[in-house]
Amino acid sequence: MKSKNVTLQDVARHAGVSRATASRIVRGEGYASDEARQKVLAAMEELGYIYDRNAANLRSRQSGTVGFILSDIDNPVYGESLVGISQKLDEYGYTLILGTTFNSVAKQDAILAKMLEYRVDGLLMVAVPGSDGKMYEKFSRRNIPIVYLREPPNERANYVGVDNRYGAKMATEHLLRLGRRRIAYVGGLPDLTPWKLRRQGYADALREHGLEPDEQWIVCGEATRVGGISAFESLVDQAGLPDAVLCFNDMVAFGVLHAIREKGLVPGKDIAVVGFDNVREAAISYPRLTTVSMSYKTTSILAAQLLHERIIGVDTEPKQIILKPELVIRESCSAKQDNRYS
Amino acid sequence: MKSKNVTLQDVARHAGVSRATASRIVRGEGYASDEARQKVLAAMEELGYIYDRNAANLRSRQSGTVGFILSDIDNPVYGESLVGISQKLDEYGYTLILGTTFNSVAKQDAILAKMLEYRVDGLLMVAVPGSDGKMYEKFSRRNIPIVYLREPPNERANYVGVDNRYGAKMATEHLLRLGRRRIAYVGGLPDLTPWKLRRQGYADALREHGLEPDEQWIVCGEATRVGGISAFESLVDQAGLPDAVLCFNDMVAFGVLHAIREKGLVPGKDIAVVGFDNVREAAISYPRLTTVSMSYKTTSILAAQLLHERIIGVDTEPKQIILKPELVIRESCSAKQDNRYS
DNA sequence: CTGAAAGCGCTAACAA
DNA sequence: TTGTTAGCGCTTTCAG
Repeated sequence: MKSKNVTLQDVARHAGVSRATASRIVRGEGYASDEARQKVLAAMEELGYIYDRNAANLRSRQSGTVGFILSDIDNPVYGESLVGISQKLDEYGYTLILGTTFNSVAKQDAILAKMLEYRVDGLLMVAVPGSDGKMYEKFSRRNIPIVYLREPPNERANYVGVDNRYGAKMATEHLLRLGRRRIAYVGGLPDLTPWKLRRQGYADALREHGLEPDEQWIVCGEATRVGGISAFESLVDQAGLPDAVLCFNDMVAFGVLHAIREKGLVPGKDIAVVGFDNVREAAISYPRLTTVSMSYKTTSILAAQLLHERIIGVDTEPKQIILKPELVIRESCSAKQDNRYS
Repeated sequence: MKSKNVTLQDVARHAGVSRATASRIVRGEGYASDEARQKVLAAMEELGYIYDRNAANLRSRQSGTVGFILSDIDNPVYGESLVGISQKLDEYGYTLILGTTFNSVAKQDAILAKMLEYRVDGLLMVAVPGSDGKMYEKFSRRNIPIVYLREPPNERANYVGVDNRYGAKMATEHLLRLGRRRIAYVGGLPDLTPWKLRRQGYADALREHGLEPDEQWIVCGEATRVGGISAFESLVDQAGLPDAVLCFNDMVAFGVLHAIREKGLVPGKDIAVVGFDNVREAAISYPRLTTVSMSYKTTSILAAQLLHERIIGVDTEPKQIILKPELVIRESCSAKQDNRYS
């Protein structure tokens, strides 16, 4: 004894108006007399009417949805992005459809296909590197804007990110200012664009201080805590003890902090450590981590704004927004003591 | 010069079959000869056909979507839940629509309404307390199952959670076993069900060891780091120094750790501290935090499974799944030294 | 195994 | 300001 679904037709009939009128009132668009509005609203309430977006979307050829595709929800950084995006999108009235690629290109393609099927109005994405770009093309062919939150797959793309080179330079300068000279760059895989950019910033700072970057002081590895530990160990093996370490990111930095302690040294004092990302843990680690702060919440809000603009068609030129990061100074870096290392 | 949208009709015509046949093939359901399948698949490819879910959903009266509503995406705990849910839902073939209430009942109601409009097949939610329940009723009236990830609003609800009482009891027992006797319960607001349950577990353990829980040793406060700091301070003011603290959650524990250090004491040694949740930071804090681990990823996976079962109608009886948490032992609790406190 | 016909519930034109 | 008429693109009968 299932009651039949209440449609706009029913509401209209109940209110004594036409479907078109009821439709306008439901959406709050177009003209309608106060009288009609009252009656329709009352009828909706009385019948327990629920608007059907599928039908509306089908007819109006727009969905009011935005897809957000991320590669790895496990990284706290993306959780942060989600906050900003969720908030901003809600403000604009979009509904968020989420997809996680778990860093697989195949899965990403499947999700992109699904987003297309749902006729999303736009897409926000942390793209997995290595896609052949065919799916992206399908979006551009249909004029569905995409805003990337990680290195975009091609030049003509909307992108919101952070100035990695500048951030690394700033961090390195901080280390130099503290009197550190044997500065290593540790962790991260060298084929990632951010790795390269940070490396450049690192080199820039050294050169400006008359130091020549030395390959010996650069050790790559997984951008994780354990990656940081082993990278630091091979660094020490191959080049001896540094007096400062610029880490690819905070996770690596936590590993380095640990590895330094293992060697019986005091992180922050004997060896200064700086991270990248300012994840939540950075404020709680011991010592609390000095790090380059990117505010993923800010970037994601800007990304949502940019996407909205492209969706409503304010402008169609690809736009890149590159934010300047800040250095958050905490206890993992102190001035060099003129002790046995001097 | 915009090319017209390619519809299933076009594909069918191109393949020389009827729409119905093309439809069956596209969905991979029902009978179809290999020959027809080949032709349709080829036509789809050639014309660049994209399935329209809005149209399909409208007609078939099902959406293939699941809504996930959370209160506060900023809490790392929910990020973790998202991982599990995203993964599991993807496995079942659902699409995830996300909504964030930012702890506002009004916003939650708005999101619930939207989910209804999208005709979600089911809902996973971290409910904001204080809703009047009208919206929930609309779901049950339409047989749209809801699985709660936090205390459900009523008894007859699907719920996946953790045994808070057991967890707190276990943690307290650990403290007792280490020789601690002046054990405080700190942080969290007493109107939350988890707070009450944990408090019960705390009392259970004390009683079993012949100790009577003393109200003096119970101090409430915001479940945050700063909340932890001030709660600890008022505890010391009102009852003197404890030799152990059971914290409402990890965030509170980090604050307590800090406050202990401020007093010139050594957390873990002078005062043992145990948290609740096992957030990521707990593995990195100093000292690393002993804590009750809930694996929100596991609960969320179970929640997704349960929801799927209710959607496909395996069973309709409300089901509660209460998981036993584990105690993760790290450095923030050590055996009581028989020193000046003895 | 396939096709014809009839809508799903809504909105967009247009005319009134 | 309102109503009429035609679909949006798909799936679902049900008959072949």
